[in-house]
Amino acid sequence: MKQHLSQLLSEALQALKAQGVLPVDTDIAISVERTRDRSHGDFASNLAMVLSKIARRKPRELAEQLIAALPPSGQVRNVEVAGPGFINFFLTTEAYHNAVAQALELGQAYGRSQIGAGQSVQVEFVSANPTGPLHVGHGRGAAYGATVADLLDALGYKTHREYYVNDAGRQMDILATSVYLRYLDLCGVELTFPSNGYKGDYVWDIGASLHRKYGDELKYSAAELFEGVPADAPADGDKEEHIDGLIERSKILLDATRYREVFDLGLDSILENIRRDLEEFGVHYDEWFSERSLADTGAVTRAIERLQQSGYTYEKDGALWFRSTDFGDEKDRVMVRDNGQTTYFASDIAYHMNKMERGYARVIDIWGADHHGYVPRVKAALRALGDDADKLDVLLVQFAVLYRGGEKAQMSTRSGDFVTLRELRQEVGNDAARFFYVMRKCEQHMDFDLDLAKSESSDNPVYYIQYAHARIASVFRQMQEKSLQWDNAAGMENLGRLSEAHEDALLVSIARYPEVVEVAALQHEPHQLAHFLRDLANEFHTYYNAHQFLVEDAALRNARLTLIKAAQQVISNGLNLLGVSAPDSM
RNA sequence: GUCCCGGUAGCUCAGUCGGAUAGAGCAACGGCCUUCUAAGCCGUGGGUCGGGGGUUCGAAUCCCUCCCGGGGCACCA
Repeated sequence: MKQHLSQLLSEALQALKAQGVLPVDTDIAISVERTRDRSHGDFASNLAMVLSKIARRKPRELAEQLIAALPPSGQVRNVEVAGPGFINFFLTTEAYHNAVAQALELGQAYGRSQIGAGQSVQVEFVSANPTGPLHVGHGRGAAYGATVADLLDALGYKTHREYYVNDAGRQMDILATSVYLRYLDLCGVELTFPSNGYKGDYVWDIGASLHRKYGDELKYSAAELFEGVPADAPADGDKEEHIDGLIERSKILLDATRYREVFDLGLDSILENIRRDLEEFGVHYDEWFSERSLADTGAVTRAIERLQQSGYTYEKDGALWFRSTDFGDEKDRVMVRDNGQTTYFASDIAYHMNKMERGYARVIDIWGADHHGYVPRVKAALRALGDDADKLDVLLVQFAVLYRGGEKAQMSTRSGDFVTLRELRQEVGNDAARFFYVMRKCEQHMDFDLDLAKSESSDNPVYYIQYAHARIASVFRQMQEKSLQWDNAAGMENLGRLSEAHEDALLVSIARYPEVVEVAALQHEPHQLAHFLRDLANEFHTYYNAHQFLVEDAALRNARLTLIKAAQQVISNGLNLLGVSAPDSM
């Protein structure tokens, strides 16, 4: 509709140019927006105000001329000038009835479109280190990323959902060593667990699996293990040096092959856990991309070489640096350390180079807000490689803080003291969790109120919306009990009978739904859809309380049932896009 | 110190990339259940849009500056 109206305005513009009212070279983007206030019509354009300076005419006068030049349209009932020079469009009732017909004919497809025209978009999200179960902070990235991908999918983009698995690096070595130490404990070896190790119960579980598989085969004494290892922090030592020492000793005692088996057991167990968790949360991936594979396939080396050829690198203090400051970064970054090991950043350059090579039209990275300092250097690397860094959108998700009874819940993977995503899902349910996570703009800090998410009352927006859907289903059940019929064709015929303000509001919302999906998708803002659904549910509940649907008058009854059926379809489709179920009864 | 994100009703948040009298939900107060689920609805009160400058027909929105909260500034991942 927006497009249709701006097309009309565009033709009017051409006409005024031909008349000499406007310079022929006038080039302007025509903006048509939904009005906030129904008394201002359905859509409004500020075109006349924007052009008034160029045309050297008063906005209202110019608006009159534009209106006079508008070609006729079957969708538009009236056009008027208002306020300082707005052009307000009033749509015909047929335009709205058409939306109802669309909702019912298209069903689940209503709101979907082909705006994306099959362009490929990669969405990478969550990508939490596989060093422990997902916690509630990851949950927000999961819900947000999945919804952004689903929204883009609804617009006809070809989406590729990806999880970057950090299966290399020091954190994973710490995990492997933590698992090994728990295993030794199960073998009866007495030892003090390092302060910097992973202490969660899941590490014991993996240690137990290891023990089941190998028995005492990997057993070494505490003396052998701690030989030459620097003291831990509580004993006046350094916890980092201590854990690094333990990693080294573990590698030596176990040898490369067996160490790798311990390492992989930890990795696979946790990854499997994460995978299942996300799957149950309705978050599906097309690909789990291994960081280790980048080194194995030589992609990291190739990325570094390409950067060296580009001339944006130099050596200093025995390390190889990337001159990211040439592209606006705060400081230059190391790619290869003085000990010869590549940095995480080097892997990330290779990973993004790989994404670009795969030829996506757009690449979206969804990161925790604590990684925002990382954006400039990744974009810098892409520019240095000669790639189009503007293809990459990095969306930053702020942390979610859980509240229970006003009390803040602490979380830290290392200490093992945290609320996992699974615990959250079990406590409040998938629906509430998915909805609450996307209720707020992603860059907004979020207070996640567990008590509210659990409450089965109108305070809880999820229940409120689902209840609207269930209530409509209930009306149709009642209809059958009363041996009444719903004739959709007759309903469509009689939509003209719907003259109540409540009905008008629902008609507008039904028609607006595809626009909401479009904006929410293109701006990566699922919260807009969440708010829309809340408003739509409110409009329905209000209507429900004010009027009977199952009335004697068959024509009116059919019209009302057709209307609420369309509303139900919209609620169902919207909830579905958010990963929330739409139950028929509650 | 510097950079990023926030600061809108008592609370939690919207505000459609400059538009028409700043909105919603909770909370508070007052009403509505022999009627399709009261898991609902109706009504009332509540605001210097953090402060101060500026840009223009017009600013919560853009620019400058200051204040407050959170985060980032590794040869960690």
